[in-house]
Amino acid sequence: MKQISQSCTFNLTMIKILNPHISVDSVVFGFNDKQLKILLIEREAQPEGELKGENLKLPGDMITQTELLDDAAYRVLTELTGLSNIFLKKFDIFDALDRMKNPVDVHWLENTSGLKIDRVITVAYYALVKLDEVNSFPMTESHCAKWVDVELVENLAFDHYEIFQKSLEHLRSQIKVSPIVFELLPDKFTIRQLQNLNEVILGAQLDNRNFRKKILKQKFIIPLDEKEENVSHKPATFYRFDKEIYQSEIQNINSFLV
Amino acid sequence: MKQISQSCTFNLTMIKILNPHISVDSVVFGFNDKQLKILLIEREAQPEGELKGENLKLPGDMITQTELLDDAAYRVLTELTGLSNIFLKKFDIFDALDRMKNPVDVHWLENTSGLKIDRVITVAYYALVKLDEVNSFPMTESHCAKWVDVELVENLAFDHYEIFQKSLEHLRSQIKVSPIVFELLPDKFTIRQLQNLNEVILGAQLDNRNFRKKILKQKFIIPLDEKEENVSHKPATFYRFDKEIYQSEIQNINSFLV
DNA sequence: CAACTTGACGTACAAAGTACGCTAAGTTGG
DNA sequence: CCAACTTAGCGTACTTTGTACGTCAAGTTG
Repeated sequence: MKQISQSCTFNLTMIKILNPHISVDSVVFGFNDKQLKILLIEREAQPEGELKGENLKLPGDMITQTELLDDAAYRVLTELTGLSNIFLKKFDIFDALDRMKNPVDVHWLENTSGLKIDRVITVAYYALVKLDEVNSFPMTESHCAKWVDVELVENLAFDHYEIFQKSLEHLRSQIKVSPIVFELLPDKFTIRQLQNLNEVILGAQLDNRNFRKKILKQKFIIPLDEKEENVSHKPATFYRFDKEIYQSEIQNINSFLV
Repeated sequence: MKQISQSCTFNLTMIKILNPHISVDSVVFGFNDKQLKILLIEREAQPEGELKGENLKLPGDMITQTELLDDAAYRVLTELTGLSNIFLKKFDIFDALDRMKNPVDVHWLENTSGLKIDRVITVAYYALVKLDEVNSFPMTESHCAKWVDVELVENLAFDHYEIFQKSLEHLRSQIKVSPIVFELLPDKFTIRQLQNLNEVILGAQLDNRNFRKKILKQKFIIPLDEKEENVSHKPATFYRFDKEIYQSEIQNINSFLV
């Protein structure tokens, strides 16, 4: 009995101890019919005239001693967006010795964490969220979070701009082999939306007629009995993505879409 | 002056301090005309009758406080094989809380490192080496290293079997999009060798006549004026892989070979 | 020298990708 | 109410790529 309650107390204490050597940072992508955006945190307690980019950072945190990396990244995002079931995947590690060379960054981090910061290695994640599910994220504003068009992102805090660029590269290569684009679209979407999303991720134009053909021959993209309304052109049919059918069709597929 | 020498001393001391929270482990692949093999370390100071697999581990080490992950992985491999210019790439991180649950493993690690081991997160690398360049690795034997056919690997120390399996999956998906197979072949190779290598990595048979066609239309695979000798069949032409031509042809390529 | 093995080339057909024309169905502005 | 405009949606013709498989060539081995 005594032993059990001791180890229990021990664990409860451990849970709150931060591991000051390892952090997680996430690039959260969202898509809005036309633009691809990422979620950035505006640091508080900064002098006014500061460069805008350097005052923005990716959402992230230190992990605790008994926490899995995936869980830590998930925890940060849930706090921030109120969402569960987020698509979230690690894609790289950033360990440069000078990744915290900016004294402003180090000072900010020591203040918010209450720890003496030495070297921190960060595990980078990318997340994909459906913007329509979260018209206004409940917690987002109290965390000073903003959605920023990827075209306009520049010069973030720490090495976060480099992490962002790598995440975009990763996203670009992943959409060719995996159906992750559907994580960014509403459950009901039109082929035009799917095309716009592919175009904005790849930074290239696609022929609508051939794209359409490519999409419609996939059995896992299923037409619904519903059409657009109040659009100033011929209304498009809505489709949905069927994960199960995709899984069973997957064997023969080498490269996915585009 | 005084300041400079102080910080210098400080740095020199730092260089040798291990970071006991982060390690690197590498799955080193080699290819031998027929078999795909990996390099495993046989732990010493183990009782005789121990299960064979549990006495084998991947080459790896803790990183030091001022060392990059890539450099640490490279250091381990250079010590072990005497090679420089090794193809080496991180592919995943392993952070399970119980990845060192086996008391034998923890005890061995504490003995060899001289540190009290708590939680260690490991960054996993895969390396590709040309076996012909290293007929006998100078240092290999003193480190108790062995080449083991991937078909025969089972049940390694720590979570190394899981790391090995993940590395194989990763290798399988990478050969479809990147020309890394040539890192495993001698500089001069035959089409049959290239086919055998693809077959053993993918675990599938390929039609030699169609494979040949696919290969020969790639401009970056260049025939040499040299043929096999002393083989008991029609001697095959040697080819080489031209990295520069590959780089310039790459734009149009979506999926690579097979 | 016949049997065997692998290299090397070729052919015929199927499947997938690409360029582009055309009609359909809605809105908007005069 | 109609012409202009926009995007949806279907089709056609041609090119490229993939797949299955036949056949001869050039060596070694018994």
